[in-house]
Amino acid sequence: MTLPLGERIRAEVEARIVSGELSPGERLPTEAELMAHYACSRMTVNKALSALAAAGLIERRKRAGSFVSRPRVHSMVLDIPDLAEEIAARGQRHQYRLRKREITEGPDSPFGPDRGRVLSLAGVHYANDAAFAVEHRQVDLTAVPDIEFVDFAEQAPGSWLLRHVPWDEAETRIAAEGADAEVASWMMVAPGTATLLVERRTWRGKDSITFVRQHFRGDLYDLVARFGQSGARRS
Amino acid sequence: MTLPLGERIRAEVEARIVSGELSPGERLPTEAELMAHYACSRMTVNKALSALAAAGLIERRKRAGSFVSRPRVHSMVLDIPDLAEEIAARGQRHQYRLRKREITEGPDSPFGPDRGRVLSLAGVHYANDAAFAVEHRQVDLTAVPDIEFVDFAEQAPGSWLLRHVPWDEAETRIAAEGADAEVASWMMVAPGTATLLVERRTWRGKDSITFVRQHFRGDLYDLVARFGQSGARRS
DNA sequence: CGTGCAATAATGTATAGACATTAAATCGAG
DNA sequence: CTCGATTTAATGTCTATACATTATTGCACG
Repeated sequence: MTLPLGERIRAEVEARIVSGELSPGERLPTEAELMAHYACSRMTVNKALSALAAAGLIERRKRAGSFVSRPRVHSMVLDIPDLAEEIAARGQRHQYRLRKREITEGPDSPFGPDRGRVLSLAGVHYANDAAFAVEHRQVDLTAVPDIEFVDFAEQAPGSWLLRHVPWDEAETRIAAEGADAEVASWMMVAPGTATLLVERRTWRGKDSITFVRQHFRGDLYDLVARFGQSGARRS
Repeated sequence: MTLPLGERIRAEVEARIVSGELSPGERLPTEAELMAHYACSRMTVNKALSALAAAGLIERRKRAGSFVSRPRVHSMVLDIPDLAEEIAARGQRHQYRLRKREITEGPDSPFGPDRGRVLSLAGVHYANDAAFAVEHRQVDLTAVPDIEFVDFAEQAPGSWLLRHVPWDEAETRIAAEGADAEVASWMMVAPGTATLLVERRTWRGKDSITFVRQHFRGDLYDLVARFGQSGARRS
């Protein structure tokens, strides 16, 4: 029950911030003051405050002190898991069907000029036989040569990539878009139906690995993001 | 240039993980080994590994060692800033116009039975005179009594809340939805046009403070989420 | 052949001190 | 009064050490 002193310091300062007792911009006690207050060594205080700083709750400036962070941006953690796993986790049966496969070559590659050959895949994701997402993906074959010989008739390329290619950095764009003719026919909805569009670009070092556009049926799929204080809460 | 030793250890181990040299589930060197390798004290190694653990890249088990984290969830940081600020940051003029205001009372409050009076607001956000978002918001007057007397004819309630009410926890749902009659007429688009729907519920302690539904014009607005390694990178 | 207890190897937390770094504050010369 | 140099108060990093905690391993005993 008695949680470690460092954790306690961190939690108490955090509580004073989120309760509004310390408002944004306000200066909080120096390490020396906290050290006296808790009767502990400076390292302990420092670790607690450093953790709060890493979590973005406070900012620390030498010679000046520590301050409650200013703008309180709504910064949330968005989980975008593997579709196959997510559907399975809901107790539904996931299926992927490939609809198009093409390899292009040339200077007008989406991954930059002269990046070489590019694999383009288009397919549909099903949950219990209902089409709920259409996926267009392009993969840089220079960065991921292995993928050329993988059979995607059944397995989704996202699942394969997630397991075989480590990545560095990713950027996701989320928007709403009316279904175009192709998407509408593959998802069996009327053209113009609202879809949730998720576009993601993934890098490994400087190389862009894959670019994917996923159109989700608006009435069957949504994303949930949470913000519970300082993000990292694992046992 | 010479970054601190602890940072260097952290960065090098991290690099070995994202490069795939250490794959998920694999065990990495013990603190004692790293300590010998870098010729430094254990605290330094410990701090580096603890940071990686806090970032979710590794898991640490006593007696067993440290292991590269398993599932590699696509976990991204999504910034949902204040609309007024965001529009201003793009160099456009932001305006909010209130369209409905109502105070309800009774046991069927959206914030739970017998939470008391609820303020309902509906309005439209404009960027350079173009309507790009419709917002329906409900605020628990028991939790935020001050808001009853604020004039929202021009100022957006979200901006006011962000500045006056600290919050604890929030949950955001993102989906796509066709515009209904009211939304369509307020945004001056055809009914059924794809809109990006952002619903957010905000808590302070156990009290739910506000619930907001924002419909964005799909062609005018999107959200961007980033993932750059371990989240916390602020100077 | 288990089954429980003890040894052990790893991480978790904390201490007291040292020196480095940096930016605010102060002081001095012009 | 202003600018520049100096002081100084705060955080940043690191060390060496100590003890606590815990899950695994292996051994002894029923």
